[in-house]
Amino acid sequence: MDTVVASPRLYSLGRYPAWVMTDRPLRLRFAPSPTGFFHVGGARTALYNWAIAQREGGTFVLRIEDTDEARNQPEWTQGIIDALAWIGISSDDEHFEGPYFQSTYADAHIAAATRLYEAGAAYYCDLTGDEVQERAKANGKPGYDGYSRDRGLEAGPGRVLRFRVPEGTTIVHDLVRGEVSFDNFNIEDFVLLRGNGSPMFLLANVVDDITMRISHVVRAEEHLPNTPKQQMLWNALGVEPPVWAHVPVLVNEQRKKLSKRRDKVAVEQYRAEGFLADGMVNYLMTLGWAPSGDTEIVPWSRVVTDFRLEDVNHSPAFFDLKKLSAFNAEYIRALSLDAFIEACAPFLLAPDVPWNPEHFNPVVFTAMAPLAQTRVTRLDEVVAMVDFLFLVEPPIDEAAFTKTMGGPNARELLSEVIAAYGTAEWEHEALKETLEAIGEGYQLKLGKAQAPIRVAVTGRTVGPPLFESLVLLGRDETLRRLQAALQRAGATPG
RNA sequence: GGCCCCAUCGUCUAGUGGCCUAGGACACUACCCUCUCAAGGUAGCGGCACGGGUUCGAAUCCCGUUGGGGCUGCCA
Repeated sequence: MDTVVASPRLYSLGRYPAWVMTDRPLRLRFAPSPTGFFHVGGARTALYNWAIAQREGGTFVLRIEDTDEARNQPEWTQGIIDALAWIGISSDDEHFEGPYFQSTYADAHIAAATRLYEAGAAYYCDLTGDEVQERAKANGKPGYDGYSRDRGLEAGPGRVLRFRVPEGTTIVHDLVRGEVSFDNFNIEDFVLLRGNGSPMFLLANVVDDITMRISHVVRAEEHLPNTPKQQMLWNALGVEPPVWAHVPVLVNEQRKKLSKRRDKVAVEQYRAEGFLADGMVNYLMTLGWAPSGDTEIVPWSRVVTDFRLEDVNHSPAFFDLKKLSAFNAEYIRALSLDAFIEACAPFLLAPDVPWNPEHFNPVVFTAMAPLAQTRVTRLDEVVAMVDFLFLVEPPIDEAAFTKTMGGPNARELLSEVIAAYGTAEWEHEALKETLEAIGEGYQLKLGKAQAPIRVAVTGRTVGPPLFESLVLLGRDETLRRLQAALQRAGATPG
């Protein structure tokens, strides 16, 4: 049995009203439904819960809310677990508990509903959805009008069980928003059990939270309107409600809530594109919150010590891919060379790589790695950065070729370089000085002179430093590509 | 429509009545460095939505306006 008491440090700043105090063991939960890829918004909520659980010695409960038969797929459940582990929320950690599956608690949900019915806190209603709407229309007030409140209906096929919302006001105590007050007059008698007897989200969610002894419900703001209903349920079930905390939603450029349909929200996808978990975690934490001090790039250990729900911002936060990328690039650069090389491996050895896998040379890549590390924002970019080293015929960018080879002296310069590189010491300083000298003969600075060589060898105008690249490519291959480019230039009129 | 939430540079934020001439980060611009591109360095651009109060003093407190968002299912 868990006997740990929520650390007073959670409320240590001394400016909190009595209602945030609870002497229940600190137990938080993250309760996603497995209806698709793992959402970045969900990841942030999970991280907020996780940070608190770790600092306060509390428990993070993972509960999979798999009660929507139509939309649930088992593979999404594993996806959630894997994605959580990727961002550091791992079942190996002592603060982690679960996963539990909501579908296995249906009996408890129904039992709770029955208790509510027997206590008179809920009643059955035989109106169909359409009928409810018709009445609402006739009443001029949206929602269910309490038609069956006093009809004394028994349970029966097609009859839903509705909660009898009491008169009065429901005040929700929220750690990020303070007191939020709802007039019960505006809350309809909501459905607990469907016509087929299955429990609804509101009920299942509350019953599970009670069963799992959840002390703090930290979730996205979109649930705030549900909260008075759930709080009434806690009370009706005879349990003191938890401490609530509703964190702002994540929005897109149009300032709409991030949606699976419109926006790129899958954590798995970011991972596949070469975003680092640490960078992702760090960025996600700064959406609605900032660590103290004047840098936002902080290790998770700092997040754990600094993060406070009470400091979370109240307004929606824009999920900015540019800033995420900047964080990611910074985290990539902070990697040790070995770690960087290791992190690149999955991308270099992927099946969709443009070169023949047999031509990939890890030694060559290792030599190129430090030059690539400061030049990529995501790990998957490394492929295009080094492809010319492993491709037999790197594709030539047409525009780049005409631009750099079109100059009056390009072909002459190229042949001179070919001649000189045939005998030059194959070392980057020597290669550089050789080209520099040849360029001078044409009044070209190195910056200009290197362009046609680069395009001839790599197919592009931009890329890693040229002479190091040539060294790695080798004399023979370099010469071969320079020759090919010369021929190609000769074949082009002008 | 109703209920609820929110409002500091373009964006994420610091700020909890005097340390604010409002700080940092991303983005953007310029310059330096430089074999391209990056990285790095320096500088710059840019904000308290508006209107009323309260106060000696307000980005910070109150009210209103405007603007945004969330919810409004026998989905979760």
